[in-house]
Amino acid sequence: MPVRLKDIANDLNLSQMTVSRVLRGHIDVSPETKARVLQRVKELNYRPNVVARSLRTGYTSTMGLIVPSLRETYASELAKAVDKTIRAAGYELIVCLSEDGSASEQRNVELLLAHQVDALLIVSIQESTTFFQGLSHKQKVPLVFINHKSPDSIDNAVFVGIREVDVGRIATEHLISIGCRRVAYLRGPRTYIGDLRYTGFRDALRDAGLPHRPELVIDGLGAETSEYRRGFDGMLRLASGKRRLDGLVAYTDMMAVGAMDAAQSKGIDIPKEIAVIGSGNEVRLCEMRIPLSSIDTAGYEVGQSAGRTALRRISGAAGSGARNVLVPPKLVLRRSSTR
Amino acid sequence: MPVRLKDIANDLNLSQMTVSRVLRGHIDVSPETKARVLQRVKELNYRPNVVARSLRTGYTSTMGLIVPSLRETYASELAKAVDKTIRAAGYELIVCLSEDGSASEQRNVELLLAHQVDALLIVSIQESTTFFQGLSHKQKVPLVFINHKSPDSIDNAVFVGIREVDVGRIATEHLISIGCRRVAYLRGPRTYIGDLRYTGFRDALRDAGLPHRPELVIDGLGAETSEYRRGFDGMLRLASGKRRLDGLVAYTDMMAVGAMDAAQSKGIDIPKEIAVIGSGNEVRLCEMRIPLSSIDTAGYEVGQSAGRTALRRISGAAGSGARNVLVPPKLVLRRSSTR
DNA sequence: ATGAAAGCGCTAACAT
DNA sequence: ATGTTAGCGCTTTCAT
Repeated sequence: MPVRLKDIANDLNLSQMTVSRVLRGHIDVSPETKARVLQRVKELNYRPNVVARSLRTGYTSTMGLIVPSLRETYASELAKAVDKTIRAAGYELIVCLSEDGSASEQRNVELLLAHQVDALLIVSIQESTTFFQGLSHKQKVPLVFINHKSPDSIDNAVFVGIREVDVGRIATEHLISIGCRRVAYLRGPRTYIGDLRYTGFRDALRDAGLPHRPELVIDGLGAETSEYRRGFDGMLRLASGKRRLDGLVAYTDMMAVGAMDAAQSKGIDIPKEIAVIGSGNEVRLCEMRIPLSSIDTAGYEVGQSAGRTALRRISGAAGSGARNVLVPPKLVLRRSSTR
Repeated sequence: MPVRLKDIANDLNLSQMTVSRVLRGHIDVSPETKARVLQRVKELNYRPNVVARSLRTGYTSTMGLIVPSLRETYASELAKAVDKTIRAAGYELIVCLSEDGSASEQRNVELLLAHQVDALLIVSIQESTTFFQGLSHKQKVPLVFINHKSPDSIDNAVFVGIREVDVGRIATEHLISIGCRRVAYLRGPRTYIGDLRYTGFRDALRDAGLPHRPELVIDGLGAETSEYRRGFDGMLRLASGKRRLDGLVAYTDMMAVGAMDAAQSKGIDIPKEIAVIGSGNEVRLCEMRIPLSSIDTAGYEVGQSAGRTALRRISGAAGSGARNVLVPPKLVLRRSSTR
């Protein structure tokens, strides 16, 4: 039987209200009673029942975060950042995984709403947004979409993400800036994000007045093999035949590592003959063998922004803050692209 | 304003009770009323307020999981497994991170208890267990300690973990079984777990009648460098001088990868001259370059057991099930130890 | 098969 | 500075 407010009040011949006031740091309490209460609280190891509090106040001081997975460094950094940010403001985070696809995501949304979370942050994998539009009818809970643009028609929704186009662009511009003229690209999956980054790659070439050479873009390496393998085989294909290249942008760090291994096996010098850059800045991978330059996709910063945005939405008036927050990716230089 | 039970009841000229009964699948309701209720529930998109329900019933259908971090594959597999397991039984999981050390862990415990979780699962980083002993006085919430033995004095606590000694033992026995006679060991940190695995290594040597050669145990490679670097340098030290070795057990996969790279740089053939095995079975790492044999530390299975144990403790009588569940590690063979 | 009343532990609003 | 009353949305208990 846990200790209740009433127990403390009875013990001290006070009303529940006085005890409640002490616990919430109200001013209107005499120092002596305050001290008495705090002591008894400590003695009995009292913990307020937040369920009861929530029912009464209508606020749970809890937010929900839904992510497809936590396996990737990116996702776990993001979750950590959201957690830290909102916790500093007295909120807690419930993390839900939607690994089993969009049905699982929808169930999690329902669940978190049933739990009366004060805000909902979602790294969505939904193709369509109709599900969320349906929600907004009755619910006024702030919705923060992460890395996946939110439907404009939902007026309590905001979007926080990274400037995906810049991921491809900055990587490519960097290679060009160190003298690369024939930059190859190991393309990722044909997703919304994958396509944006590829656009950035092409934009950078165009802006530098360089031609876009389709033969230097490796695509369709089956997702059935590992990323390492795809990077390895991609580089082999690039290095074979007569398609010369002097720079390589890889969609992920693991693909870049695979590509560098393949280059090494062919006796190609990195960075002298081919400069390489990945994305994700997964430190453990980037610090192996030839240290790998990479585009940091700023998981922590995105999480921080998302957390702050949610806090703002909860407290502030409806229109507080921007509806779209875009965090810039960061270039991290290491040996693989140093000349 | 969210829809309440009362709204549905009023709409249909029923009492709240009837509606409540329908929603909880009670039998004593006529098919017609049931249908009417369900339809209205759907129309209004009603979601039961679990906060109110919890306050009334005393159960939240929620468990808390505290982990130091989710960056490692192991931890995220574990969390996923716990989540899946308990969710199938109608429970939800609140994941808390204790990255900032044991103070942060303790805050999380308080927090989750304040949230009235029905069970608490902890991958603890506490040195001492006095904190938890203090808890058990008033709290009867089931406590499941993961990978860190629980104090016997806490009677609502159970322990679920992996047989750490066997991690070192199985790896070593495997190398011996393929003919290695001079097995080296890249030792991990001097922690509880690190020491248990080292014990397994020595046990295996002893049982096979092989001498324990201290010069083949690499230790004290500063944690200030990356794991890759430590593995790399460790192998260089082993390969230099006259300490011959024909097998290597590494504390982590990343150390093994570093060691294999160092071996390659010295022209040493793996697995022919030196067979290598890691631990953790981090697939992304194990499938790079020379595929790495590894001891799978069964994060998913441990999580599953932990979840099941928690469920059993919640429903069953106090004494249900074993107080200690030990999951065996699994040997995963790949090329690095195939002869 | 359905309903009325009471109460879970807490706090907002209004006394005193 | 402290106390009283009422009620958050639901379910348990006891009617009918």
